[in-house]
Amino acid sequence: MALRHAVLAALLDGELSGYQLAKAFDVGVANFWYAQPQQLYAELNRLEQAGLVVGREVVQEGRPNKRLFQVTDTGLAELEEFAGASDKPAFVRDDLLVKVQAADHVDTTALIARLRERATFAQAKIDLFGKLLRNLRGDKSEADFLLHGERVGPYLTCLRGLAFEEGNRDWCERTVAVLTRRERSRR
Amino acid sequence: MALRHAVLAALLDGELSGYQLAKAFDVGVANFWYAQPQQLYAELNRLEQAGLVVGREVVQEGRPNKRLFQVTDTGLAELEEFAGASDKPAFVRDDLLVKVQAADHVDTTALIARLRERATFAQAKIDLFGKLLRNLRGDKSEADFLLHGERVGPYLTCLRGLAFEEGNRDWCERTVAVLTRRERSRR
DNA sequence: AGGCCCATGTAATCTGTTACATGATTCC
DNA sequence: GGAATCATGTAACAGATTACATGGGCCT
Repeated sequence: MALRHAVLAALLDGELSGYQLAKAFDVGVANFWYAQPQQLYAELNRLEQAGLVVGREVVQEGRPNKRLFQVTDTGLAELEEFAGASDKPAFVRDDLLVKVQAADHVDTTALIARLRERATFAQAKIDLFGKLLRNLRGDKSEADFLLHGERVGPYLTCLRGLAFEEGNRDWCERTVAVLTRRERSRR
Repeated sequence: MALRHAVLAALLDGELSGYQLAKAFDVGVANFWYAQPQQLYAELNRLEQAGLVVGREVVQEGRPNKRLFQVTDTGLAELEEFAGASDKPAFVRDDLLVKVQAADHVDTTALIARLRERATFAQAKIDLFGKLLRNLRGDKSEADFLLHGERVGPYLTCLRGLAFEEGNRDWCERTVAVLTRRERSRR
């Protein structure tokens, strides 16, 4: 039941449609949670039935109608309670790490290619997060924004996302370096 | 079907029982994957039926018998194929990030407590990973081990785990600092 | 006496993924 | 003419979590 709260948290910034939410959760910018469109449409309906969000239909011309959702007071209370509850630590589940774990028993050329791909992907996310952060803080300096900005939650999660992807990139590059050097010295 | 490969990768270091595997996957040291005991027992049976591992019963006195599992050649081939396949990037799903995302709309004292807990937990893992790395490299220096050690896979994944937890700790501490400073300036 | 460690599971449920469905509009 | 964007879902399946079950040995 954590997607529930992720959706509520995402809707705090203003009304969003399922489609808009899906973009935020899916395409790269999932800086605090990841979910697929289908999950979100389903979850939004469940949330509405539970009275934690309200949706209003917006009739459009030239494109399908949409429903914009907003968090209710009940929804906010739910989030409040959630924030106080203790959380189980988030565990790692990453294909690439499994592959590296097996690196000594497996052909490394393909693995190195995967690591390079991941490093590139991580760099793309780093760039994206950088832009996002600049947008969020506007003309303020980071220190100033963190003290006086009116909405720092998304900024802070974005900072974590940035550091995470920097960690990924650096580790991938280092791992590639280690594996190639070993390849060379084995011949 | 990725747990399958995680189990195979974990068994590369030698025969393990379901129970031992479960400890490795569960208690903190899951440096490349996380899974619960029940999943592992089920997966081991599936792997055995598929011929990717073989189990042998070890009769014990004074405690229940156990079954030790080993990767077969077929299992190794499966891992080889897996290593070459492209992987979807691992996405973030973390309760704590959701809570921080909502930080501006929620009571922060409870949230700060959660962040402190997480920082402590991360530090414990950092210490653990540090010890693990020292054990793995023995008397060699890190650079030397990475070039000439005979099994670097687990070392490399452990390095990622270490960096990840350092990132967690630092971010938690910084976030606590930001939120407390804001609390103070609001009064 | 109570609780933890060893050791392995079953069953019910919840969550997440994959495949499929629809249909107009705008961009290349 | 074909692809991408907007917009919302259903259905089947795979994967993960939670609760429950068993039972002797060992430590305090």
